[in-house]
Amino acid sequence: MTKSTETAEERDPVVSGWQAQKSAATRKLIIESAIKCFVDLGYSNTTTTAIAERAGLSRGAMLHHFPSKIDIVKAAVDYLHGKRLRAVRRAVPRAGAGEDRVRSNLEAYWRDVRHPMFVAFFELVVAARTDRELADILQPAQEAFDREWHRTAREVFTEWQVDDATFDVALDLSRYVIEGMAISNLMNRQGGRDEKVLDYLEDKLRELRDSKEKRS
Amino acid sequence: MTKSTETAEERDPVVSGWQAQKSAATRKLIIESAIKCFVDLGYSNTTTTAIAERAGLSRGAMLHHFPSKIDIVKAAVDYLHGKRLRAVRRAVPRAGAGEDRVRSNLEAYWRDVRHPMFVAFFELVVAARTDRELADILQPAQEAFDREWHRTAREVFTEWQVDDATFDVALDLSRYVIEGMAISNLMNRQGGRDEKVLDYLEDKLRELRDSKEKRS
DNA sequence: TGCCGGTTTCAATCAGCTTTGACTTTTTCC
DNA sequence: GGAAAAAGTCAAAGCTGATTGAAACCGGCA
Repeated sequence: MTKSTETAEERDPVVSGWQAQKSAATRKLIIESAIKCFVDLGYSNTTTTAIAERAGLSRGAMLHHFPSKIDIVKAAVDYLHGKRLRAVRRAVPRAGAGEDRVRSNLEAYWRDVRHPMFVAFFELVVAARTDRELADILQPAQEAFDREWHRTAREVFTEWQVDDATFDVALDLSRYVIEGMAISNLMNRQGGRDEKVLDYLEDKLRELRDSKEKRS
Repeated sequence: MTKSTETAEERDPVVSGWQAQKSAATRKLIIESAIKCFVDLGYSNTTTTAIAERAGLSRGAMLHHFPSKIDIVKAAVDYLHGKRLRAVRRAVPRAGAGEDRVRSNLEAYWRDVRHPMFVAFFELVVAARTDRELADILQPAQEAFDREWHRTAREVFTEWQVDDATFDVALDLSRYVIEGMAISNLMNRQGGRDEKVLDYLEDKLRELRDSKEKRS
């Protein structure tokens, strides 16, 4: 446990310390407990005591790994960010080149945003609006994710021979619809109708892909 | 100040007490201060002290009008709910029957969701996810609003001679896109591209309106 | 194999701070 | 003159993080 936890934490960072391995496991346990707390209690109701309880650790034990609450939050943001990035990189190119890449990617993102991880992330984003310290932590991760998402999409959907503006509209539209839907569903259950909206969106995305003239 | 503040508060409830008028004004001031706090500090960081400060009142003075914090929250929810309902009733039918009702209503809702009022409401909704007491207060208002929104839309857009499912898709889609966009913009500034998405949405709504066969 | 010094991990307690809402006093208005 | 409104005070409760002390684990050595 030097100070190696600042930005790394990609995957499981292969600790070679034959005893620091347990330390890494404990850190991961704490981070995941914190995320559970964000989901169950909300960000601002998350206390260090609650995190420790969920991790099955004592408060002091936890504070040994993370000297203060903000350190846990930092680590959790890194952790979530890494997970989201990996999810995108994994999901987007998965489906082979074919008619159904639109559908499968739509469904992949729709699955992602209903995962508890998204709830936790959302809690962080909302809290960051009025918490500068959290915002400073979240912003870089957020921007990196947005860039990567956009870049990956552009790289992968090579069959979209449309101009940049059209492609951006397709991306933005998809994201707004799906995230708007996810957020709506976080609160009021109102199932059923969402499928119809997804189907419609899929249809319109195909239309966008095929309609315009080639670019570049 | 009987117990007249439970569900009423529609418009300014014409208090006839020749002195209780100031009391009503103070109540409104407190409620609006609370809403400002939700916007500026977030729901969970809103303390009775902060509300009192913003209202230019002392804590004790405020607690005279609202015995406890939850009472202020209740009143604020009623207040916001009333405002949103009135905004819908006012905006939707405003534009005369014509080609541009789609556009004007889209813009009206787009304006609404960027109003601080929406931010406050959003803070409440998010907090309610992990706060049963708040959820119990918010849920009835939320449901009433959804019903009214849907009902009003159906009543007003009589030129939409499409089947119910198509109409619902149009409504849901509009709402998801606009709210998703609003929420995105609450956090990361990324102006510019949104106009394109709105234009596209408008186009597709017109298409929906005109494409399908008549109903009933 | 079994023991030992030192380091890492865990547990418990405690003081400081903030928020809440009850209580008391002062001011304002009819 | 008297009641309502506003202001000030304060104890109780909860949260945070620092400190102190105990336990487990590592490597080395007889």
